[in-house]
Amino acid sequence: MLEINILRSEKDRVVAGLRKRNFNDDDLKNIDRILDLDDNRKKVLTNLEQLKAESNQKAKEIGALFKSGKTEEANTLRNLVAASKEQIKEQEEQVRAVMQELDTALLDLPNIPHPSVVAGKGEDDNEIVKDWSGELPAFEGFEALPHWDLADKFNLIDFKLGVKITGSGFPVFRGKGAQLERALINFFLAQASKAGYEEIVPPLMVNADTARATGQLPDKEGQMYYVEKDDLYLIPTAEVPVTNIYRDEIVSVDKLPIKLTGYTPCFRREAGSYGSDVKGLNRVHQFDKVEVVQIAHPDQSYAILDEMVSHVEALLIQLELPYRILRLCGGDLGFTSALTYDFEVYSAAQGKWLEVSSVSNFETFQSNRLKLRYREGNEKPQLTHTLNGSALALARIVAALLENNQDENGISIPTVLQPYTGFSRID
RNA sequence: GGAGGAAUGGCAGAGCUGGUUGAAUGCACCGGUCUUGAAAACCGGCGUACGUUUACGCGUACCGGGGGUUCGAAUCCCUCUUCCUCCGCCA
Repeated sequence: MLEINILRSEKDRVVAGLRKRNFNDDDLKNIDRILDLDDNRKKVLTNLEQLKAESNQKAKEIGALFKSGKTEEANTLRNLVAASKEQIKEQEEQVRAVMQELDTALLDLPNIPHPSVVAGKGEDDNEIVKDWSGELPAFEGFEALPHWDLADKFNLIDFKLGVKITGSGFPVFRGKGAQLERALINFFLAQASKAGYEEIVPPLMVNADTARATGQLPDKEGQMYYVEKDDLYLIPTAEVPVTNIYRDEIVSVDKLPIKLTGYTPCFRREAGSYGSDVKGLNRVHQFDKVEVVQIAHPDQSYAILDEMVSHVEALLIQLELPYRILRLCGGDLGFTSALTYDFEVYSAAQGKWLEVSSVSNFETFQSNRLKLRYREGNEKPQLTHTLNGSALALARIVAALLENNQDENGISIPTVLQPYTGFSRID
């Protein structure tokens, strides 16, 4: 959620930013509407508070009169004050209405893109900031199989079984497939720990307050699985519960940056997506992911973003996967993000680049909702910046590993993973 | 799932027969005096948000969340949540 004072004091920047997100003139009117609502809020609030102040004052007088035994006078005054109650109630209702309208409008406004973000319609306009300069895997003398065929051939992943147990998009990993999955999780967590992140095992279900604070509600409501009976949401990413650890907290500035990591399964309804890119592991409803989260001082957050990008890059290098790094354009940038780098990995048999990581700086957008602040000395608390990134998302990494490392008779495991898998080859 | 008890500031812990209580006291924390330095002792400070003000300040709200009674509520009532104890069930 954007801070109103930014809307007010840096309106030009806000407008320019939202234009990158393809806001048209009509959409932009919302900004003026919000400012008007805020003006109105102040007006009615001042009014109400004045009424309350008067009423409080009188109440004190009545108390004093009763105490000194002047019952007659007290009762007279009491009747007088009772009359103003109606007025206060009316004003309160007005304030409530304005605040709610303001809140709703503010909740619908996405984050302002960083200056480096270019305008653009969608994913085709994303900038490749680092392309793959090496060779892409090539296969000679045999026909390379896509990962769903490899999974079948070597009994690693059973998609049909998942359909039977749950539905489409819930793959069953088994045997060496399951072990590879677990090995990757352990490898990623070990790397994150080595980089100084504290490991968290969070709840996989969250309440609405939590989902709202990181921005999934109301924006992504339809994309989350919702358990109505208990009013809980299945997490779409560990970002949600992990970042919310610090909701409503004021941390001392010397605690920053706070670095957290967590492995969780992620649940996504993926409503409305279909077509060839949902085949196999490319797009599933449940997948494993190791997430890294940082809570940072505003002055440091962009340096930290770079650090997180390097961390993810190092993982891909160690896994020997061809990758490229994209800076998302305004049209593809997530609702809550100011700047996002996406990592894509080449999955050779499909001949496709698959998104495996998204690393973002949210600046104060989340912390404003989280009420997550830091304090420097005796200064007034300030909003922190929050960042997170996938390090990494498993399903598509598995797809690429299987496809890229296949030969005629089997699949070899990258050296760095072998201590985690306990085997060097699938055949 | 049933019965009972509880939820107060960073922590501990009063208040809970309604009236200068944003809230005693202790600890923690910050500043000062003392000391060669430190500790101890002593003195002072020490919540957040919003509104208002050039500023000092002033006002409003907040004692788990929401609602109600009242001129006035941390204190009374309703409701929800969470925790503790006992019973039941259970990996």
